[in-house]
Amino acid sequence: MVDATQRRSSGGRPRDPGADVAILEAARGLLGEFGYDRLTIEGVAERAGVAKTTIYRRFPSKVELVTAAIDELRPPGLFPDTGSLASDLDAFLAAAEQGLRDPLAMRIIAALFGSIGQDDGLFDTYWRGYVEPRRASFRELFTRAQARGELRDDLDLEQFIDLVGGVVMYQAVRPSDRPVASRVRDGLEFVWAGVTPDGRSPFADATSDRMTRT
Amino acid sequence: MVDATQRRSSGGRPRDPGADVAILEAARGLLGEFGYDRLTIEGVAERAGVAKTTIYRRFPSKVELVTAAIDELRPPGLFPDTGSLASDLDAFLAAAEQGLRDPLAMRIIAALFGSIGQDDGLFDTYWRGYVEPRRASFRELFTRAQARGELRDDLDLEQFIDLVGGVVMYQAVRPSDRPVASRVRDGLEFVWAGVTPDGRSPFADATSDRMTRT
Amino acid sequence: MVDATQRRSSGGRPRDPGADVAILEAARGLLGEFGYDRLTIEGVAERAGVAKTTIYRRFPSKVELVTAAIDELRPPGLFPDTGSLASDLDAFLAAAEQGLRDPLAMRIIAALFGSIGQDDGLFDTYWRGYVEPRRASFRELFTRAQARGELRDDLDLEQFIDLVGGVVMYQAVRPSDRPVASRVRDGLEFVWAGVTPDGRSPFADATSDRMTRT
Amino acid sequence: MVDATQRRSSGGRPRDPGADVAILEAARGLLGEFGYDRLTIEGVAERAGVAKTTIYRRFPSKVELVTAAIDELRPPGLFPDTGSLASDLDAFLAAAEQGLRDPLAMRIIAALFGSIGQDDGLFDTYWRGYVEPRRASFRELFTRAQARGELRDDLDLEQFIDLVGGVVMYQAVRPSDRPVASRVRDGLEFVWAGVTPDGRSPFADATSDRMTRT
DNA sequence: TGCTAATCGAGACGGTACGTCAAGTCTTAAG
DNA sequence: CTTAAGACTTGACGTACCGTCTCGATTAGCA
Repeated sequence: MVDATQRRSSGGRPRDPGADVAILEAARGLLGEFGYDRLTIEGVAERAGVAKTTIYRRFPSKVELVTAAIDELRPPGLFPDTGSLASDLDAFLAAAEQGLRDPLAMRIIAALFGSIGQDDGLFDTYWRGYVEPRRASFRELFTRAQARGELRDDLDLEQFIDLVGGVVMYQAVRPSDRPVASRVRDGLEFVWAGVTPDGRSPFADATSDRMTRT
Repeated sequence: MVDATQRRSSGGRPRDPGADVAILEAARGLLGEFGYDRLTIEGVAERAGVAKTTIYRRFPSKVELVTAAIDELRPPGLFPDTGSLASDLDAFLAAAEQGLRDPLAMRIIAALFGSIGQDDGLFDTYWRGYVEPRRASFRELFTRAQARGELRDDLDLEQFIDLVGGVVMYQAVRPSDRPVASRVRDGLEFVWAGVTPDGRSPFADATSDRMTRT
Repeated sequence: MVDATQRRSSGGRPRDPGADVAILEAARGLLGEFGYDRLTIEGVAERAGVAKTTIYRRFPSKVELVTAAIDELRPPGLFPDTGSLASDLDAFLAAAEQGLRDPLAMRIIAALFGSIGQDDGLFDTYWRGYVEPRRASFRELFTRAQARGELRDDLDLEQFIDLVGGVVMYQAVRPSDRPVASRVRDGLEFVWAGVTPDGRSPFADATSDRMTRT
Repeated sequence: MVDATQRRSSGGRPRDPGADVAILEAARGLLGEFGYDRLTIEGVAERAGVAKTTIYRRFPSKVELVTAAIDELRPPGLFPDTGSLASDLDAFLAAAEQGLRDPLAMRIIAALFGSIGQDDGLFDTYWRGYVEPRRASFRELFTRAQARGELRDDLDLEQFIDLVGGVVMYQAVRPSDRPVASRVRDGLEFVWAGVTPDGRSPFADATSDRMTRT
C-alpha cells in the first residue's frame, strides 16, 4: 500500500534491497523500544548500519519511514474459521492478548492516536494500513457468524464492528490489572442481548454473574 | 491534582501569579494549534511573555507543563440531572459533539494516547486528570438512571462505563462523515437490550431500523 | 603538461573527446563564476551534460580537474616583437589590463594563491602551468631589449623578472580606482634608473613628475 | 576593527570570554595546520572545547570566524627606529624571514589571496586588517628615511610602498631555495638608483655583483 | 558478424560537514 | 528568592557534495 521504495525504472545502480529491510527493521525495533517521539533517524541509520542519506533517499520524513515500517506488520489473514462465533472470538482474544504484550503494538497504537489532528496524513495512513485490515478480519468473522445464524440477520455489521473495535481499543488502552482478553469478553457480554437471535451469550461458559463483576 | 506551582513559603520576591496563568494559557493555545510534538517551551515562553526560566522553575519538563495545562480543563460538574437517562444522554452527546469540534480536544486525545507505553508517567496523569473525571460524571449519570429504574439493578457500572467510553472514544477517533453524536447513539442502541430492564432503548425517537443503517 | 586524458591504448569504446572539452569548459565557467571553493564536481557534471563518473575517470580530484582546466589557458606566444622595449611593454600592459578584467583571471589568481601551503601540489602545478609561461614571455621580451641595448648588459634577468612580476601581481591584486596598467607603469618608473644604461625611462611620454603622483 | 563579539548591553548571562579566546585560538591553529578550505567549524568547536552553536552565535560564517581569528594577529608596533634605513630594513627582513617560516603566515596569505574576487568582503577585511597595518609600518619607516635624507624628497611614498610590497609578496610566494630575505634585498637593489639621492644602495655590504646573481 | 572491453548515463552508497532548532541548564543584574 | 534575558551544552534535524560503486546500454576494433 505504502511503497516509498518505488523508483524510476531505468539507469543507475539499483537500490540495495538489504538496506530497505535493515532500515525498516531498525525502525520497528527502535519504535518498540523508544516510541515515536524518541525515535531518531540517526538512530535508525546507526542500527541499520546505513548512512543517513540512504534513509532520506527512501523516506522523505520520519512520518513516512515509520508508516512504511508499520505497514509491513499488516497480517495476511487473521481469524481462520474455527466453526463457531464463540471459538472464533476466543481465538481472536487469545491472539490479541498475545499481541498486545508486544511493546511494539502499544507503540504503534500510541503513534496511531498520537497523530490525530496532525495534518501530515499519518493518521489516515495508519487507519487504512493498520485498522482497516483488522476491521476486515472482523467483518469476515461476523459475516460467517451471521451465516451460521449466530448473529441476527438484520445486524448492521459496520456499526457492530465499530462497537467491538471500541471495546477492544478501550480495554487495550485502559490501565488495569486484569488481562485484556477477559475484560473485552466481559464488555461484549452486554451486547449479545441486542445482537444475537436468542439474546444469549455465545460463550458456553459465560459467567452468569457477568453484571456484578468489578 | 497536579500542582507544580507549589513553592517554599518565605522570603524573597514572590512568584508572579499572572505568569502561571499566562504560561498555561499559552501552552493550551499552542497545544491546540500545533499538537504536542511541535509545541516548544520557547514558543510557550514567547507567547506567555515570560522567560524560559520562569517556566522551568514551575514545570521541570515539557510533559509536566502540558499535563498541568490540560489539567485545568477538568470540567467542574458535567451532566446535570435533566430528569431522564435519555435526556441526560442527549445533553451529553450534544456537549460531546460540541467539545470534539475544538481542535484542542483532539490534540489532547492525541497527546493522551501518544503517551501510551512511554515511561514518563504522562499517560497515567492524563488518565487520572482527564479520563477519570469524565468517567466519574458517567458514573453519576448512570447511578441516577439506575435509581430511576432506567438501568438494571444488577448492572456493573464500571464495566458499563468502559463500554460506553469505548464507543465514544472509537467514534470520536474514527474517520467518518456523520456527526459523532449520532454514531455514538447508534452504537449504544446495541447495548440497551442487555442493560435496560425492558430491553428497550431509552431514546423515545429511537430509529426502529437501527440494525440496518450504514 | 598535464594530460589526465591519457588512457590505455587498445580495446573497448574510445573516450568521447567532446566530453573532455565540455568538462573543462564547464569547469572554467564555474570557476570564473563561483571561485574554486564553491565549484563542485556535480555542478561541472551538470553543466557539461556529463555523468560524474565521466569526470572522475579523467580527473582523480577537483584539484586535478581545475588544474587541467586552467592549463589550457596557457597562451601560445605572448609579447610579439613590436620593435622597442617601450612599445613591447605598452602592448603587454594593454593586454594585461584587458585580461585582468576577466573574472576568470582573478579567480585563477585567487585559486593559485589560495593553494599556497597546501600539500596537494596544486600550487606547484599552477606555478608551472600559469606563472612560468608568463615569465618565459617576459624573459623573451627582456632578452630582446637587452640585445637592443635598452637594458644593461649585466642585468640578471631572472631577478628582474621577479621584480616586474611582483609589481604586476601586487597592482593586479590591490584595491584601487586607477587602472592596473597605469599603476604598473608608475611602479616600474622607479626601476629604470637602476636597470637602463642611461638611467632613463624607456617610455617617451614618461611623466617627469613621476615621483610626486598619488 | 572586526568585533563580532559585540552584543547588546544588558541582561542575560554574559558571554564567556574564555570561549572567545579558545575559539579564535583553535581557528588559528587549524588554519595553520590545514588551511582555509579544510578548516571546519566542527573541528574548531572540538578543539576549542565548545559547542558548535557557541561559535555560530559569535560568527555567522566561516569567513567571519577566520577573519576575526586573523585580525588578532595584527602587530602592535613593527619597525622600531634603528637609526638608518639600512638597519631598519635589515631588521624588517630578519623579522619577515622569521614570520614567513610560520605556516600560519603562509596560510593567511593563501586565504587572503584565495578570497580575491569573492563577494563576501573577506578580501577587503584582510586587506584592511592585515595588509594596511604593514603598509603603515613601511610608511613610517620610509618617512623616517626621507627625513634623514636617505630617500629623495620628492619620492611618492605610496607608490614606493606598492613597489616594495610587491617585491616582498612575490618573493614570499615564489618557490625558491634561497631565503626570502636575501631575495627581497636583491630585488630592492634595482630600485635604489631611482629613489636614493646618490643612487647608491643603503646597504653597506651591498653585493657589487648584484646584477649578475642567479 | 559476433566478441570483447572500455565507455557512457544514471544514480545508489557510506561519509563528512553544513547551518538550524529546541531542550534543558547556568549565569548575571535587576527587582 | 524571583524574574528577564540570554549564553551554554547537547543532540538531532534535513541538505549538499564528496569520491566510490554498481548497473544496463553503447560503441569501437578484432576475430
